[in-house]
Amino acid sequence: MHSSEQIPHPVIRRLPKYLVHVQELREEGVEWASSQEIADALGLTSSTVRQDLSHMELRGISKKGYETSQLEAVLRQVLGADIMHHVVIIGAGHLGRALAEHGAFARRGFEICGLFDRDEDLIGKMYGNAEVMSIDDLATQVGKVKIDIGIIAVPSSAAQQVAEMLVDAGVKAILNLAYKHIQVPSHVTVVDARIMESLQELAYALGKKKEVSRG
Amino acid sequence: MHSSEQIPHPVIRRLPKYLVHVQELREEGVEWASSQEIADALGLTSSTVRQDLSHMELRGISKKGYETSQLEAVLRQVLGADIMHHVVIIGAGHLGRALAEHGAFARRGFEICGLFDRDEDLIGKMYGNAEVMSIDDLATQVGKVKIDIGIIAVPSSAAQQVAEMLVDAGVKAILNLAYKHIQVPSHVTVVDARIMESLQELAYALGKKKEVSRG
DNA sequence: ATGGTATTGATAATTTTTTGACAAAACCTT
DNA sequence: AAGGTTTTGTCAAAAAATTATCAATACCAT
Repeated sequence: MHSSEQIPHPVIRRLPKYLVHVQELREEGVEWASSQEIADALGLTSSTVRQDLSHMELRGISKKGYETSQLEAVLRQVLGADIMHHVVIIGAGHLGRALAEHGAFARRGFEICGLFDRDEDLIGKMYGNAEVMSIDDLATQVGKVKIDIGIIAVPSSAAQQVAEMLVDAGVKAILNLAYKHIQVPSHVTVVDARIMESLQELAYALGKKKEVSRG
Repeated sequence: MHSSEQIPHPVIRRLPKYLVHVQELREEGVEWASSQEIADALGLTSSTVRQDLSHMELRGISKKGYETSQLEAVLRQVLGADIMHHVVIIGAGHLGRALAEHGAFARRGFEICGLFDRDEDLIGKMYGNAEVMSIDDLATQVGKVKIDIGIIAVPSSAAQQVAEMLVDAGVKAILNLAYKHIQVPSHVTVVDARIMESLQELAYALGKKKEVSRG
């Protein structure tokens, strides 16, 4: 049941939420957290929480729950939050710049190793600790340092092309912020994080609310 | 089966993806799209696509598929992409500013009506079409224009407090970008869009890949 | 020490989501 | 105009995810 078993995708998406909450509890000096406490805090059921945590290398204790420091450590380990990941950002527009300047990544194990753009006027400018480089130099830069993750922060019309450049450069994990689905070989993992889609989901919910209140 | 029926959540999350793709096809002059074509483009099965589209007010035609212009119109209507939504952004840090300056929102039906921050030094500055206002003025500003959506772009430590301010101001839909779960009354819809969580998901995938390649 | 009790871990049941299968529809070619 | 063929819409099956249940555990108060 433990370790090299395949953890279901919905569980993996919840693990970061557990980590944030447990970390907070631990920092507040809380030593134990029950599945019920965690469930209430995150809007889940205690059953789901126990089910999820059963995939981890960890035992809870009856009447007390899970030890926060241990749970945090296990979650960090499973999520690879203890090792530093090397990240490049493609696209030095508003969003790419905001990410480069956002300090929280380094603290959580993601080091921005490069910021690339096509626009000659941007090349050489500094954002955060990153200097904008030409997209043409992507391959050589990626060759210098082993890059784990590429973030696509370009307009949707260029997303597929950038994805292919990243794949060609050997990047195995891509975070796609562009409002477009990208096609990659099966050995590359893509996670989408699109603010526009989330807004559209909210817009749908708003429409439904109106419908219900009318009907 | 149609109209006021409840559309499953996984379907709703896919609708924006359909919309982007179909819009692109239509702009390219493609008049018909089969479920198989759409599935291939988005990494789904044709069965899923047909099942999903069966929730819409639309019929495909045997041997041709779905008419792109009609499909686009129906998706836009369901997602409320045709009506303008009023949005406020709380937090004028890197991310909040990037969103305010990002031109694509207005084009897709989301008008940024306010950008708020606690920092006195930022108040009065312009980003995009939005002037930074004091968070203390949120309630009065929201009173002037009906605000549909609030975007939380503050540090996680302030997220819950901001969520409550938005709820008190009468906002019914919240996009939470902070790396923290927020608690709101049940009549308020929250959608999370956290880049950090997506990165952690990728980090997990990278770890798994290493394990497999070793084992 | 002992008993009552809260909480886990595991299993089972339920619900939800995805996929498969195929008759019906309607297009296109001849 | 007729037949072959592709693709839909629907229903059924399978797979996946969530929730409920409960015996076992071990804490804590007396």
